[in-house]
Amino acid sequence: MGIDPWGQRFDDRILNSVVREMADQIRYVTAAGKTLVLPDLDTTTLVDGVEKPLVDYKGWKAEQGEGEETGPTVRVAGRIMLMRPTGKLVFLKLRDWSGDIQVMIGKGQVGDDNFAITKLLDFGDLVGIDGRLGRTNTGELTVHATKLHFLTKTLEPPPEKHAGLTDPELRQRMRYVDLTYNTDSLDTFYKRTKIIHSIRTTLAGHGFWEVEGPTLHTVAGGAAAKPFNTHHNALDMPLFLRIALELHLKRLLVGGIERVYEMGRVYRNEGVSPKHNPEFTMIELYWAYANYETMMDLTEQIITDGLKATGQGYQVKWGNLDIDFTPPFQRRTYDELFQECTKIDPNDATAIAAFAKKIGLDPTGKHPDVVKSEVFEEKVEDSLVGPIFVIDYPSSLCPLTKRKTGKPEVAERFELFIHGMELANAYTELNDPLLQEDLFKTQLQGMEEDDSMAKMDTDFIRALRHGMPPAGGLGIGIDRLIMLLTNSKSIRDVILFPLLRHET
RNA sequence: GAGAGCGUAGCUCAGUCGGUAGAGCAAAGGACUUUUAAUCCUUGGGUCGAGGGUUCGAGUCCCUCCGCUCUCACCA
Repeated sequence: MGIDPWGQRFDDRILNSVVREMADQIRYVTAAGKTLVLPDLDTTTLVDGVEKPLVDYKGWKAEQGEGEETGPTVRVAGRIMLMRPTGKLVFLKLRDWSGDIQVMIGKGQVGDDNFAITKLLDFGDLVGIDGRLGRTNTGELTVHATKLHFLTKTLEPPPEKHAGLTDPELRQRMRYVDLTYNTDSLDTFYKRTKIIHSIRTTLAGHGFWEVEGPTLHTVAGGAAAKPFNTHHNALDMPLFLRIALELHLKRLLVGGIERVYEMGRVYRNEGVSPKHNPEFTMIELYWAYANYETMMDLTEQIITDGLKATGQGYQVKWGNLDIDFTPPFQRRTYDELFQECTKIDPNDATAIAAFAKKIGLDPTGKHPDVVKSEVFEEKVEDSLVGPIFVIDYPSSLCPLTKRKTGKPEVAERFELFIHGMELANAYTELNDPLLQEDLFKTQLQGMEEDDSMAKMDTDFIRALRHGMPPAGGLGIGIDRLIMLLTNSKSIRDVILFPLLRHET
């Protein structure tokens, strides 16, 4: 017996348990000393490419009757998902990324030498099949093999063939197995690429440029979050992994790239939860001479285009919740919602502080807007079913946002909420360098530096001093958007390789 | 960070009142030319998460630790 401690995938038929990778071929040696040299398959037809032309073969099926094998010649390649050997006849269920198809291998049909290959087959192996399309006695579409090509051996045993791999940790740790054996998982990630492609198409339609900013920052600005620290040896320089894309994209606005975006990874050294992964994908986009109203329209377009790209209508299921994405989404001001949910005058700081105490928050030494914000998060956010744009935030909470004309205490900012989850955040961008510098300097009382977006970035201020056009800016949490559009309950279900502890 | 649940064969899971470690799938040998999670016969496979304790005896009871999942709290 072989050396594999788990599945005994090897036996003496594969001499010395050797699976040798050669330049562009893999060689297996049989017990009879026969060497099977396995060339790469030049072309293959995808399984759905075999199924689709069936429309044209309706007549063919009717005329031929069951058990006939004179359909079109096809070549397919894929992984063995099921295998049912019945003596001199072997049925395989073969899977490629487009679907599953049955293969029938008859000893008489492929010849003794070729049939010997079936003795080497295991679940999970990759094989290529030449054959004719036909139907079995039970009417199942089947490739009746005329030739087998043994392409790749799998050395690890597959998961249980009916239940599959269900342990959430193992599914994330061995995503390659999850993708192979859980078709829902493959489908979710296929939808992810479609949504991301759709976003790029939508923005290209508005003339946006896609750019790449630095991920190593000297100042981790643009958001309120704890950064990962790192260090550049040659320059002996401390660096942070970026927590947002904002400040470099705005520099590009100054430079005259008037519609610009980056979709990329940001890193936040914070907790892990079904809605949080330490690295996640964000898109931030900036549109010169636009404002936050423009950004609301664009947000709706990005989402509805994403729905279309995944073949969905406006009504979407998310777990046992329903989401109605029919645009336009509700637009309500921060103060309106505050008053509605708390029955307190949003301008009465004393009453708000008293209410904060009543619900167990400590307003001591905090700026009134911070207290108001804490009450808002506690009492309002969770009740937002949405999709709803919450607009016009207290400006002291928004150091990067333009103030409303004639109403400096209100910032032109919105956040998009769906079932209590924050999905997007957008501003009419602050382009006043003097005010920006001032806001970077003054930390809000009661806020730790990591909790504040206000971090001095002198080069960014210098950029603003060169003149940034008025602009609308938008950030969307891509992973969360994908959760909503793929009915995934955890961010880990839409990130291929979420952060995991060391394997023990 | 707090609470609840879980951890047994490669995978999916049973394991009663504390009394010899179980099943299905997978693997190995055999039979079978129309199977559908094929079927039938045979065989091998275990640090019961780790450590300690109680007991004549612990997968089972107790303690500590590790890991995972869910819920709640916080960053998006």
